[in-house]
Amino acid sequence: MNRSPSTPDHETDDSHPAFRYDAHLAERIETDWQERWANENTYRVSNLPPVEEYRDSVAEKRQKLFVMDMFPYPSGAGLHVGHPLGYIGTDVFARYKRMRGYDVLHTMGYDAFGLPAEEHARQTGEHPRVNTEKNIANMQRQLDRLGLGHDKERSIATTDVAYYRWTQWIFLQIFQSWYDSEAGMAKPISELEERLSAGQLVTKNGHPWSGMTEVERREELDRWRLAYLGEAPVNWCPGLGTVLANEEVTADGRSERGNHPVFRRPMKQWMMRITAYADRLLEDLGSLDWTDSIKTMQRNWIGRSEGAEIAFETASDSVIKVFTTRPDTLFGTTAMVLAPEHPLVDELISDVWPEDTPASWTGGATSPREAVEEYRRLVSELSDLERQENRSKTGVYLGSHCVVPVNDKEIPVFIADYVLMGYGTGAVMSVPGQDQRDWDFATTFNIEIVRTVEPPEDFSGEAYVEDGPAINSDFLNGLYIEEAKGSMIDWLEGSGNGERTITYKLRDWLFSRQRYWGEPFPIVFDETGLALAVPESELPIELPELMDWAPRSLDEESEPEPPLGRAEEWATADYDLGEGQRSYRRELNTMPQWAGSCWYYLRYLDPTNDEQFVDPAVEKYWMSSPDGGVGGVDLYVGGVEHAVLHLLYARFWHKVLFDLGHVSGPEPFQRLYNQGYIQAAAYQDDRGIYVEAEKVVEEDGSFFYEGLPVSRSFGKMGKSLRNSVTPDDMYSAYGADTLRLYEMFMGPLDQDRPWETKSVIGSHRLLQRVWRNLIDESTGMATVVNDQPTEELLRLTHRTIAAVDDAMEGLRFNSAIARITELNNELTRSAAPVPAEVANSLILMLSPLVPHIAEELWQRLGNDGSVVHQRFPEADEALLVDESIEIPVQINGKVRSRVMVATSADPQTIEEAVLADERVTELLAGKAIRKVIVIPGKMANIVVS
RNA sequence: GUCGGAGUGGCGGAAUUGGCAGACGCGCUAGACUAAGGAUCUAGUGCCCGUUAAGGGUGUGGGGGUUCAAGUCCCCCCUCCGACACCA
Repeated sequence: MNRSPSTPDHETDDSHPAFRYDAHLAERIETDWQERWANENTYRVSNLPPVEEYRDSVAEKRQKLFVMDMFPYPSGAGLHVGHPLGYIGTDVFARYKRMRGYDVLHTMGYDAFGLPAEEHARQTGEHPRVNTEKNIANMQRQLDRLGLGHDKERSIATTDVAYYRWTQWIFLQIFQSWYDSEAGMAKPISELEERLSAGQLVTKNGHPWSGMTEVERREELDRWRLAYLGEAPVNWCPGLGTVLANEEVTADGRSERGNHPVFRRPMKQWMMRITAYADRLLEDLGSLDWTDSIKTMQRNWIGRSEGAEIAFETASDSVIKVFTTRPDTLFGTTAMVLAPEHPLVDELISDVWPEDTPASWTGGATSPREAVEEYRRLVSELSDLERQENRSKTGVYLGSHCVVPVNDKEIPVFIADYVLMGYGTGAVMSVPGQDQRDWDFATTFNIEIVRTVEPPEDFSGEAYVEDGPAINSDFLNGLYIEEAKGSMIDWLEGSGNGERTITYKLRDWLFSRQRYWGEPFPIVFDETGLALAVPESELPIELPELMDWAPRSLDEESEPEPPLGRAEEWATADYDLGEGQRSYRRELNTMPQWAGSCWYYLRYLDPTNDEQFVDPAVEKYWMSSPDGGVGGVDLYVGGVEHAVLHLLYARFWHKVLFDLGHVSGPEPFQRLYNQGYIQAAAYQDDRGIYVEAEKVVEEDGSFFYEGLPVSRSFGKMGKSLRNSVTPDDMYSAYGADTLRLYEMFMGPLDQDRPWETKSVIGSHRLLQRVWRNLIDESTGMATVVNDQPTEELLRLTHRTIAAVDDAMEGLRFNSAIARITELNNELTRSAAPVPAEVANSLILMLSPLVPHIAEELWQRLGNDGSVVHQRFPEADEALLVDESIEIPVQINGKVRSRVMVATSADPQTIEEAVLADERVTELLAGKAIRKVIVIPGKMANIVVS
């Protein structure tokens, strides 16, 4: 079916020409071309680029360009018009660049593992795979209708066995590696083993390698791995016999489904040692073309702070280690505050309250132990929200002291919930004079405050955190913060009381999920309970097909068990791991959804390779920067919500793969662009209930629904706000090209913008006018002529080309469309048949934005081939400058007149022309000219007194 | 609270490096075509003064500054959106 529509199938009459570009015609054009593109593989991109194929007669080196969207989760709810904004943007850009001669790779995939499909399965009994594939098909259909120029043969879903086989393979690479911090890179675990056995490295548990048993050696290696097992709490719900995600647990600690009690229980879970890469993740941000805001978010998330770790001696044998960024304030330390769950607390509790213990320190308890227990109970009952809202400081005294190393001062030890176990060492040296939180704590408990930095005289605040000379600090007195820190650290290191340290907020990545619908780990356990890698040759480990979704009740004492534990046959497996065929227990957790999205860009490059996750030569071609940059995807477009986790995890995996020699560069995404969101008006009646937005009418600035007033707000499109507009609505009202054009015209791609259905007509009108300017609406025949365009029209065309080219390059599609509209308005105004040269340029400029109508026009005008592979028109520099130009003449900065001057005129000539202007001389009468400023080609300004 | 981003007509938004503010579109007004118009076409449209006009004033969140010239640069403040949220 390569034929374009020749007879419209809807009713025709005199007032509605047969070939008017309306929704019906648009739909026919669009579906016909979509079919033709599919049949002709118009968007296929081959891996060894056929250099000659698209190359111009002009010898030009073709450059690769890898354009990518953050792939979606295939939800069952279907798309609304907000979803495809970024996809249209990348499509336009990719098409434009292809027409500029680039070898463009653009495709799309699905991030298809995840909770909703599993939940759906639980409710309906339908297997997650069935449901997922159905959703993918539906979403694909909706996206296809948009005419996106993806190479569909490269599409992947993370749930494809052929894909997750390699996700498992990458996991094994990480599992089989350790971070050599001296070399600053990951290395194979075999190398670690050699170095440990050669005594070149000290073991983590302190015992010599040579004296270790086989099991001890395995344990030692496990301590170094980049993927390792650690204990972390999970939400165990015995009533449902499963572990729940945080969002499945209600605020009062019960399961959302069934309202069963949920218990926080520790469980062995996989962790990824992303913290080893903290510094590289931080440093390499500098080489990326990302917005500052995203870089800042990543920096904050990594949260590197430099300072010192200081040891405080206690009454018991143990020392309390604290991390501080302000070692210079050590002389001002007047209390020690530990996190309630700090491991030393129990050891430091004294049996009775010391004499003269203030009542406010005891929490009203008769003994420190009782006080601690009561306080811990209180804290554990507080929800996160309450902790955030209630910022007043609480805590209790342990009844014991510790010693400030630098001045041997005895200070009381407290526990308080403002100290977090998860950061630093979970202990804080309280310096109220220089830290507001400590100040608040000190005033609550009446603890001594010693200032160690002199505040300015007019300082009226509480804690003083700015710079200033040290006071009350012995050998530091007079030094400003930076120097004081240095001196104190020198003293600490010299005296053995502490050392320079760097701490990060970033934690290791909890990589286990207690779900069914995720990638199984390629890991088994033997009788030692230690993990063993499944050999690469045994991959993939497929999910068991048969699943029992019915909840089964267990008692509170039972061990937490992920859903895969129910696949009893699957849970054990026979492998030959070097000791002959034996039976092993499988890892029952699955990987998080992030896993599949950590490397999908690499699989796009070589999606059917079953020998390797990606062919190195192919990877190098698409991922390395020809101009010596860090390389990676050339343009990655997606929402800010992935600013931290996805982008950090993907960078981490990429760096590991880079260290191990599997990819050619250190970073996955060279340029990141955050698209904005489409918002839509939502309306609430006087009860606060959302009403169907589509039925709301506006009158004199107020809004009414069925005659009753409603209030307007803006929010995300969706069912809950009852304000969704679907692409299908737009297809039937205007066609896909109009929708594409409107979405690109609404504003710059990176900005949030409100959807306005009533405005879509404007974009439709543009296409209609373009069509009418080139096609006879009653016959469907082209009306263009082979005449030479007038000088004026030719110049306008070339100015438009230059402007559109520039705007497209900068992703400013709204501006590009505005310029195209101006050109088309001129064609409309002149009402003369359009010269073919101008018509073709117009069509080619439009084609990235509205490919279907562009193809149709291209063909109707008698051109050969698809617009997809044409070259973008080039502006003739000579036609961009007019011979003469009208410049504004300002007097004291206000435009008072205009004069025509030659474009090439020098300032002197312009000044003369300006001063000779009739209106200027009139206005200057009786005034003294102080200065004349001439900006050639721009304007002139006469300064008078 | 800290960090990041943004405030331009009734609305969405233009305005490379300081150089004609409001391109382009929606809406609105008037008109044309029409049996009809929620289709299409033409013209106008920041606000104020000016009967039309000519012209003038004013105008990019507020205040100050630099400059011949500021939406754009600097300082202070206000508002909105987003992220983090007791990170020692």
